[in-house]
Amino acid sequence: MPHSADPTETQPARRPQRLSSDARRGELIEATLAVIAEEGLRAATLRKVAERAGVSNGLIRHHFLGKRQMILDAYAATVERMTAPGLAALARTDLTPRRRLAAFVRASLDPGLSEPTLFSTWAAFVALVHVDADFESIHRAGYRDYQAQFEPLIAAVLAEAGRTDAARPVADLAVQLNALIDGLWIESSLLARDFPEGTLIELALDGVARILNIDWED
Amino acid sequence: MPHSADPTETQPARRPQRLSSDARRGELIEATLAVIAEEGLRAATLRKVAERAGVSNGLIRHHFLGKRQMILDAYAATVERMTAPGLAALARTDLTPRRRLAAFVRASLDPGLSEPTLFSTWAAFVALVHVDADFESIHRAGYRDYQAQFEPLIAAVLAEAGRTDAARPVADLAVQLNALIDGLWIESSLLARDFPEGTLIELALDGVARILNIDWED
DNA sequence: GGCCTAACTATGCGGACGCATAACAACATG
DNA sequence: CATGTTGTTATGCGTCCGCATAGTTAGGCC
Repeated sequence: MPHSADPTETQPARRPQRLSSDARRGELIEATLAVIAEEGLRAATLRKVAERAGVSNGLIRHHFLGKRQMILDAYAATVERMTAPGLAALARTDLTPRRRLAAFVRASLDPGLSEPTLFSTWAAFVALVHVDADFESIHRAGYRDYQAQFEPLIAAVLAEAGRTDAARPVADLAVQLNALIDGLWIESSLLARDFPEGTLIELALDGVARILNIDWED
Repeated sequence: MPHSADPTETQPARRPQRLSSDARRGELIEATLAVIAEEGLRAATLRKVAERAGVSNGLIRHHFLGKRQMILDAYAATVERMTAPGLAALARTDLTPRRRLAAFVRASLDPGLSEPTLFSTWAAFVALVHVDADFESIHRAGYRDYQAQFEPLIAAVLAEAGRTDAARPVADLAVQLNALIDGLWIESSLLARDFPEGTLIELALDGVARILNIDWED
């Protein structure tokens, strides 16, 4: 491409774009997650994240206490991103318990949550849960209300089905169901098996029904 | 403690201990995994791993091509450590298929595999599976034969139970069972729920039986 | 419209990193 | 007992890291 001397092309965005602190923090967290997903947590340096976000590296210290705090915020954002769909389904009191459970399963295995990038960042973070107390508290906080809302739903589903047999505590059933759903999420994200669209959710719904000994149909 | 001028105490192991290359490599890999579990993959530097192993930092380059190769070897060792018990159970052709499956479940959730340190290292490594091609090939190689031996076992279990109904492909059942087992492993390792001894395996055996619609008893 | 707050750039410093290299020491071999 | 091989230590070099700091510019407010 000869003589493309257009200064607006060779030097785009000459002037720094001013954003609100919240907006800039969001963009920096997004850049952080992108770098971690593509090159690993090790590569998420201030310089690289700043370059990815299109800003100077010094700006990070202006919006965060430091690199560590930015990483922690990125982890919190990841937890929120992963749990929000499930929690939204659990909160849908307009549905019968059984339909709410099905909605929860579908939301938890939504294709949007099966992106390999999300898995990579998740794995990098949870590797530090037993290493760093701050990561642990973010982890615990993220899954605490999750379980608090999930177990009552299971109890409601069993009650709806007239299954009052307490052969197994509801807590145990919740553990099994969570394990199945989480395990399927990992298999689809990590092993990258070529599951046809919807197959993953089908397997989850089927497994949940078998463990609870219920039917999805009326 | 006054005047403890014993030179053998203040300067223990003055002389370097010579080991075979294999033995030294093993100790270095062990030190690498320990550092990763305690302080994260980021902290696994040549100097720190060497100090942990009680050797000089330069020795690592003598036994490995470099730090990267040592980390890769440590990952391979982790995969082997995680899959060996399950593979051993799968190979026990002296048992009936059903008992072999039960042995596989028990081996996969053995308390020795539920140590938090093992989970931390696993998570740190798999975070790089989608980032680094070498990590990916170790991952794929580790789980390839795993699945190749698992699916036939499921088919044999169904045949043994006289269940010839092919409502679901064996491959799908294998995915569900693997997801349940892996998910339970993660719940026990990550959430650190206080599962009483044996409870985890009970939940797994129960879930597997429900998904396959079989009984463990005769 | 002057001004002050805050978003932003630019640069340098001390430290830790991976790696190369040179010297040393133990062991096997003849 | 000389000698080559190799496990091992010690040290320095160049690079990149997080962070501090000084300087610059945009925008809200009375």
